[in-house]
Amino acid sequence: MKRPTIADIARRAGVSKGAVSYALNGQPGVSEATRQRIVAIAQEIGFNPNSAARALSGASARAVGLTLSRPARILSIEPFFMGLISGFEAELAARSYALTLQVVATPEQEVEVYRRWWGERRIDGVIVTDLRENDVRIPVLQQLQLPAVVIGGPGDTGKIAQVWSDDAGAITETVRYLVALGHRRIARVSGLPGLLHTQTRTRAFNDVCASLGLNEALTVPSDYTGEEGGRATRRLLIGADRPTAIIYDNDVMAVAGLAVAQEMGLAVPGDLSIVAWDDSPLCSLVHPPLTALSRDIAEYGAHAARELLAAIDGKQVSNVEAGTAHLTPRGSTAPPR
Amino acid sequence: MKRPTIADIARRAGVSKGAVSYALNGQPGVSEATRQRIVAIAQEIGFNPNSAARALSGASARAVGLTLSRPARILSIEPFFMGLISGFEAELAARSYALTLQVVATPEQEVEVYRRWWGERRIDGVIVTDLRENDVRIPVLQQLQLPAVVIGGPGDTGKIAQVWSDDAGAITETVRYLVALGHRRIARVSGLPGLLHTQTRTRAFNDVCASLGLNEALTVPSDYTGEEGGRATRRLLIGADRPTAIIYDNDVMAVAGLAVAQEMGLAVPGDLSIVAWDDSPLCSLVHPPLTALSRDIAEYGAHAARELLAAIDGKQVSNVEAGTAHLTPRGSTAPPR
DNA sequence: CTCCACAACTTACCCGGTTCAGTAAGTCGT
DNA sequence: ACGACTTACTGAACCGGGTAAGTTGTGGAG
Repeated sequence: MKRPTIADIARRAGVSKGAVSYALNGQPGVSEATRQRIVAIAQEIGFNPNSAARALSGASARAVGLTLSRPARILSIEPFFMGLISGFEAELAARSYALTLQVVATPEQEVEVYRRWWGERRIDGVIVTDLRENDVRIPVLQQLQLPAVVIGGPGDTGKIAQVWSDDAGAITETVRYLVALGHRRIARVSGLPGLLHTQTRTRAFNDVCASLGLNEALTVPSDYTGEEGGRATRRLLIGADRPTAIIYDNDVMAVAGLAVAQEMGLAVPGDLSIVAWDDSPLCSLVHPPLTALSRDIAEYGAHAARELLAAIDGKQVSNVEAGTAHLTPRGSTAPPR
Repeated sequence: MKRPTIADIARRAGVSKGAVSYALNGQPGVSEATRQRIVAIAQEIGFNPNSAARALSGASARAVGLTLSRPARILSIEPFFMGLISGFEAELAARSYALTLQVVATPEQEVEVYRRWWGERRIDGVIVTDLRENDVRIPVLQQLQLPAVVIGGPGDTGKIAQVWSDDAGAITETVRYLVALGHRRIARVSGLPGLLHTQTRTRAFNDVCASLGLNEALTVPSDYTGEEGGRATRRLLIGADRPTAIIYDNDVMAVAGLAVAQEMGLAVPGDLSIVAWDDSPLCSLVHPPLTALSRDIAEYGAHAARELLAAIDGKQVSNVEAGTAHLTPRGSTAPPR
């Protein structure tokens, strides 16, 4: 089936291609009567402007890119990215931007994808997640002048816009809460230590523990997988001075930690309190339901999308804080026995 | 930064645009020496062909589309789609096709997205998930002659290729296994009853239960969410003749079911055996780990991608079975007390 | 020595929108 | 009644690749 073009509409309306273009784009240069006639014809034959032709003359691809840089086995279970995509995509769809996705294995490969996308003019901008220290992607984005928004700061990204949530504030609140319950030995199982927001959390965790006079603030680095999270938990719980509360950097590790505690015969929350960072349905699904640091990840994604669209429109934007995660107490936290 | 075009390369190499195009596409018409010189220049200045210009002349967008038709709160936790996307995308990236994603709320909206994508020439084909009876999407795809692959059959899709897994075989194996353990009262919490593969499973479940002489084969319809899955479980467990084993149509509902059983003071697997369909890391994460029907979802997605690319290349393809899920026994199944 | 075949290009047009520079007709003020 | 201005268009160039058709230049066969 031949897909209709503006030339087809022009022929049927008895006007030139240019007139059709003006009419359909709401530009001045055609009478209201002609415009309505053209719009009616376009509707009738189911016309959609060829995005390639548009991109070729207009320069905007009306698409943005997102790379996912976790191995498949984490992506499939980690609710964070899907939540992010949902919110992100809702905002894009409303302004009829398409979302292009690619799974990558390394930051180098990710950079290559950005170069190719931008060179091919497939996209108008990208969302960058998992900001690292001295991130190799930042100079490339600056060099390409590719509009971008970075999630996972705050950090040094020059003129590239950032969206982040106040992780330091959230972890401070959590530790204060656990201490108020009577906990003195609090440990933490973190996400990938190379990520900037992991470092922010670790620093804030150490600071608040020191200020509250807790002598040991142990953070065990992990990688967001349930497997590693479980292993880290086991390591924490076999010692003599085992912690009475553990904070996990994501929900998957927290659920794995819960299973390890149960398998070791420890009661949750009686012997061990558990707090999960990011409150997906997963947290309410297990028994006991997990106390979690909730934030609206979809809204976080939507926020990032809005910033990116603003950056694409050439508006100079900079660091935006998207809100603090707040503690949602459930059955997995209680005073220690 | 101005992005380089073939005209830039042509100028630097002292040849015409046409020669550059031939050289870069491996077409005959240029000498080997010239080709190498041109390729070297392209490499040096970081040339990437403008995909819009290519699509405009060549007709292929080198992109495929996927719509996600579940509400955000399910998408974020349901590991199936992310697994599918991972496998799918790996195959596409290898042939440098891009993946375009959109979240939709209804089949009607989904159809609209297909129309737009195809009309705009944004994509060369689509993957369609969640096949239903008399699916409204099928006639539209046929009318548009939009290359497509359907996941979630088998069903009547005319000339549109299908990829499905042998759900009937898998559920038959599972029921036989539970009966061999000694179970006589087996129930099932299903996914959305409108989906064709749910109906396939229900029919096969009824058939095998009848053939094994189990008088009641109760299937409670649900919607893949943990919430609903938990509610369905509670309804099943409050009766006098409560089942001793429950099969869940996805892992999220199975985990929720486990929590409900534990909350009601039932031992798993002592008082209740649980089987999950689709074996994500989630199943090994909880305590006890769940017996699951494993299948390689990423490979399933890769399979679908291969079929779609074949369909785009104009090869006539038809129903392909992508393998049967096999039972992976873990701690959640045992003989009933 | 001529003619032909072929390699190695160049030229020119195509794809389907956008946009700018005309142009013809109508309107208005004086 | 005439120039100034506006309205409603048309025609053509342009974006950046792909490609059919045309143009050289060279070597070899006859």
